[in-house]
Amino acid sequence: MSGDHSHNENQIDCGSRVNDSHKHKDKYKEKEHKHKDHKKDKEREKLKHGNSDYKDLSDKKHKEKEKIKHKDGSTDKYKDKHKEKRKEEKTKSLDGKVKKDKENGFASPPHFKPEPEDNFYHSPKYEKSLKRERDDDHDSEIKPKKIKTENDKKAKKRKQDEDTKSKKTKIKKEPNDGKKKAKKEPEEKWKWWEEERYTDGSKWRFLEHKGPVFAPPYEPLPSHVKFYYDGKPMKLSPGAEEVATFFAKMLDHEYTSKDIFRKNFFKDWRKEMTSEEKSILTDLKKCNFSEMSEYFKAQSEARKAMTKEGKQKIKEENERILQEYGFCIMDNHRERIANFRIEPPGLFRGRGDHPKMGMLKRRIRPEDIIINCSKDSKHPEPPPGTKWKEVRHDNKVTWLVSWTENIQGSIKYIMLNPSSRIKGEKDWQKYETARRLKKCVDHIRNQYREDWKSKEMRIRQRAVALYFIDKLALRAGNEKEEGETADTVGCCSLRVEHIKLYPESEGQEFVVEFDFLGKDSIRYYNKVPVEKRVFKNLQLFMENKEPDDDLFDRLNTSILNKHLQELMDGLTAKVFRTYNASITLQQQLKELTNTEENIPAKILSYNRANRAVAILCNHQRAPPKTFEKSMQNLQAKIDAKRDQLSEAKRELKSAKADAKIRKDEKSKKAVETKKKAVQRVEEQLMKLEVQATDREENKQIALGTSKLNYLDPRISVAWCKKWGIPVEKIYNKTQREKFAWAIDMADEDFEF
DNA sequence: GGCAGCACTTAGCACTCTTGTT
DNA sequence: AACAAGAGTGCTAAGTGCTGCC
Repeated sequence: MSGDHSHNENQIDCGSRVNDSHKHKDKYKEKEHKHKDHKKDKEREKLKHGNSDYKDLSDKKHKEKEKIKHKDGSTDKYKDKHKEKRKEEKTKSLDGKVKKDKENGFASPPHFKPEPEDNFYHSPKYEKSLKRERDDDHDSEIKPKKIKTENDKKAKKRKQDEDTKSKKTKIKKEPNDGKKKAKKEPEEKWKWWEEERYTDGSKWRFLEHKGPVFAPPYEPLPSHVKFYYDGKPMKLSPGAEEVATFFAKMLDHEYTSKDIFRKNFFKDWRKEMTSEEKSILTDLKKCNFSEMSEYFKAQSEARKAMTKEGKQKIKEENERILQEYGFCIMDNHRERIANFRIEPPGLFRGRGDHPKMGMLKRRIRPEDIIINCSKDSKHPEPPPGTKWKEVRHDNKVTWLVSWTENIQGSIKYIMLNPSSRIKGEKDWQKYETARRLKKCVDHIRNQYREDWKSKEMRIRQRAVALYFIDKLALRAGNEKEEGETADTVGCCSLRVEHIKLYPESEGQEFVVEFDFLGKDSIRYYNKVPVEKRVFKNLQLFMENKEPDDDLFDRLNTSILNKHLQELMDGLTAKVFRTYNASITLQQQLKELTNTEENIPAKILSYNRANRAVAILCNHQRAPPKTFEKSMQNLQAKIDAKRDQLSEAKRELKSAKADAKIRKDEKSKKAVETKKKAVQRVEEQLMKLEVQATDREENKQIALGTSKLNYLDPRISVAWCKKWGIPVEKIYNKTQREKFAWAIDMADEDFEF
């Protein structure tokens, strides 16, 4: 595979986040082949070292900065003050507070406010209703509120439709505005994006559904499948047996060997035992679940070996359940529900080093369930002999069903599919917010650079954190309850132990090395040069702190977001991720797409652009278990193809020689044929190599997450339209459903 | 302002289905 | 037809951010 990376530099170097050191690049090129495992990190480094959007600026400013050096020194005062106070006021203190806290970006939507000082308080309700406004008019500069008139018309239209129609009956579509085709097909797609949204904070007017599908009841084991304690068979009570089967089913999984898992499991298991069982079963080590485990393995084998008819039957049954429970009616439309099945009981599998792993996840009963639907709908029936916990009619929320889960005590919901109006609108809105950020991001960047020099510690911390969020696409980093979850962090919750500072490293100045576990306990490792002032600030923040102290002890996400809100209406930390992801895709596509190339090559370029984003956002995956093998197979194919190619070339050569001597039509023709054959084989080889490259580069990188959550689909749709690439090559069926709005509305000149 | 509760988005992994190959 | 690999889907954990209360 080595040698196939000719596109690599292409991919990264011409990206939006240009590396500033050529030496560095070359170094990586070498390394890349040697240490494939670290490739992802390397690529990320290459990609991220600079952000061209403001890189130049920063370099220029660098010199200026020298002049203001003394100001850095001035912060020492703060540091000292800070030092004394740190311990007691950790995190929360706000020196010089009041000043700005009441600020809001309310009056100036898509732009930032310079430094407002007013104490105006705006009603959250009002704000909310503003946010409901559609704001897809990216082309108009800084336009406060939407054109009311037309919206009102449309809103009225919607209302009328609802009034005239009797609640649920018309599932299909609203005959709106008369500009849509008359309805013929029952399954005509509803273009919700051509309608107006609710502006009053409500999410729907009418909602009817059939409630959740419960997990199948426990089926006791056949009597021949035995559980052994201390070598002796023992019949368990149904309750204890069920929990035992959960453990048995996970026996091959490595975490049944983990101490915490076993401890938590055993503790919860004992709660389900009869008092007699409790007294006997005192040591998990003496429990033998292997017969149970074998039994379940055999069952799953049997399921696989089922006849076609049997499988068909199950499929049909699933389809029936889907049709009955998988849809709801929301405001005249039949919409797909995302997760209509209640989570079955089992053992909790947290990610990473989770303190609660192995705990029993309780079975959910109708009595745990809250139903949400409209008053005038046909309410779902609880299973015979049971009751719902509650039936409510709250149209300010989008969920249909909820229950409280017993591990963290958090609420779980049944909600609609991403293809639904309610999810789609929100998604669209998210990208519009990101596009508004695009308009003011330069200002925000300038501002946080200024803030690096602030006299106030909290402002400096805020500014450095924001720089990380912007440059490295870090997550906000909310505080978490200690001991309740795995120890992971985001930007605001970074601790001193998570970064290392190198005044100089590998020929670069002011390098920061990040190494921490982020969401889902995925490791974030990155070594990146930062601007001098950032570096100095970090040194300051770290002074006199223990490794497990907060790096930004005067910052949290709510402070940060409050500040962002002042800079732009609707701006929060996560918008930067969306913005940077989407803008990177757009730039990468511009850079990488080669007009000359054929469709597969263009798609490779797309994947590369997508990958650049995934690297930026640190979207990882475990390398597929079969990775090495499948790579070998592919390599074998490539080798075979190479042989075939040299053979074809040889034939061509001899044909040419032949033609030179004979000079007749026939031999000329033979040359042509051979030429074509060579070409064909070359193409095939190219294709295989491309495939190998693509796959290798993708080893530990997950593209799906960014595609689904961070990349404005209109960018991809526009790209497809521009280059005549079928959108199916980029989005599969589900994705096309989710992004139907984008596919319908984006033309080839769409600009994020 | 600090916290808890709530609603909603984002995330990776395991399993299943589909497709292409032998 | 059997099989393997890859694509697609379902599942549910783990984030973000807002609100309302004290």
